[in-house]
Amino acid sequence: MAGTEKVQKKDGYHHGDLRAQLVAATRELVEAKGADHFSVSEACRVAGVSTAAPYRHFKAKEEMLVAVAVDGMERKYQRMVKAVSDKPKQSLERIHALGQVYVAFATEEPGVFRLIFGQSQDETGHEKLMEMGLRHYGFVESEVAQFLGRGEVDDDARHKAFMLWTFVHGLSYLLIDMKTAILDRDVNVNGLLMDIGRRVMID
Amino acid sequence: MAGTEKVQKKDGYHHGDLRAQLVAATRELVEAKGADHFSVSEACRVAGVSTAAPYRHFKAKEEMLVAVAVDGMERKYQRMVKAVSDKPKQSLERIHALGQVYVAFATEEPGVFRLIFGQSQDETGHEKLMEMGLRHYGFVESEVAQFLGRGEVDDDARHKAFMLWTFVHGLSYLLIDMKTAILDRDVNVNGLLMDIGRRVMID
DNA sequence: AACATATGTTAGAAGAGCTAACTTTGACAA
DNA sequence: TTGTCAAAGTTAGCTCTTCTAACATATGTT
Repeated sequence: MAGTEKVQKKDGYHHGDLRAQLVAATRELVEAKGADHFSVSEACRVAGVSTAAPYRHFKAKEEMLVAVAVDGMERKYQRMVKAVSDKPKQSLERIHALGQVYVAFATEEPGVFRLIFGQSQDETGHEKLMEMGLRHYGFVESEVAQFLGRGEVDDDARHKAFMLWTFVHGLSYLLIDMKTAILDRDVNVNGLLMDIGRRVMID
Repeated sequence: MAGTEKVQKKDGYHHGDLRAQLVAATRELVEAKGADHFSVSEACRVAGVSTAAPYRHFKAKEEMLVAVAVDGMERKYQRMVKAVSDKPKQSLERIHALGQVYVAFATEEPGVFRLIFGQSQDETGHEKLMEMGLRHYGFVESEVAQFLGRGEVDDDARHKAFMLWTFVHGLSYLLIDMKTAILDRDVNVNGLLMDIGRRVMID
């Protein structure tokens, strides 16, 4: 994945692909040092352009971060859809796979994960992010309803889906926030996911 | 609580209580605009001192934020201890009360809550924070063990305590991150806490 | 009263975000 | 082929930020 992309930097005055490369650089830097500590200047250094260049593509620093968040969310979503695709319908496996992807994404890309959910502090729009989030979650709700054998997403399905979300979200944050403290106790993430899936889905 | 404190600003050259006032100002600003967007300069303006003054009390900006986090964690801990104190031993009520305080703190002070758990990105020590966190969590573990009627904290108690933590942590984050999106569906936080408490604690 | 120490101040260096004005380049029409 | 325009770079510079160094003033001890 990373490393494969063309990092052709710059051949002439024009870049050809600056926006994409800035997003990539931003993601790498966010992952390396956290979203705070990220600076536009550094991304510019990485991409090999002047510090004014990004402003042809993004209104402000924050928009670069949102771009990374949106991209991450989309990748996460695709991964969840794919994870479910080869599992038998109405199986707990399916639900379990969703949780696995959620947590895996968080631990593999903690910086991006934090970005996706942390952007709501400033109320500045982020409509695209919100809309994607709802679509994302709607998918989970319908998976839960399907598992329960319901034709549509009813209140019970919503309730259970929300519990599951709550759980995997919390597990994700704990794993990345309390990294060292938790690694000591080596939590069995998969076992935990199974256990919770059962407790939530079966009354 | 807030508003009661003496904000005597400054009477002479020396301040008398600058450190505490800077921490208070930092907390207010973090709560108002989020930990990113917090600037030392602004805290100085609020406290009515020069921008160099904080560096007599804190090594760097981040230390001010850590101070707020430590303070918040302590308050949260005290609140949890107190919440449990008047509930009958071995009752689910006790467990429930712990979850309530956890979530209430997060929604009442989202900025501080994020700070407490978000500081682990930079590995710079924060040993005090970590140590407090462990003490904090140890308390929950022992409450769970007590509820289960165990003399000591065994693996099962640890497992259940961790599930509970995961859940309230996730719920807290969702409530503050997805504020608007979730308020629409008006989640019944207390009902949810009860439900989860039951599902986790009773096999 | 004298002095050391703690805790303030001012001035300024280094670097960030962002804008304005200028430059280069590629695309497309004449 | 050439002329013109818009897109996408650059440089210079403003303002704000963090943090340091050198200086100033209170405070408490002897």
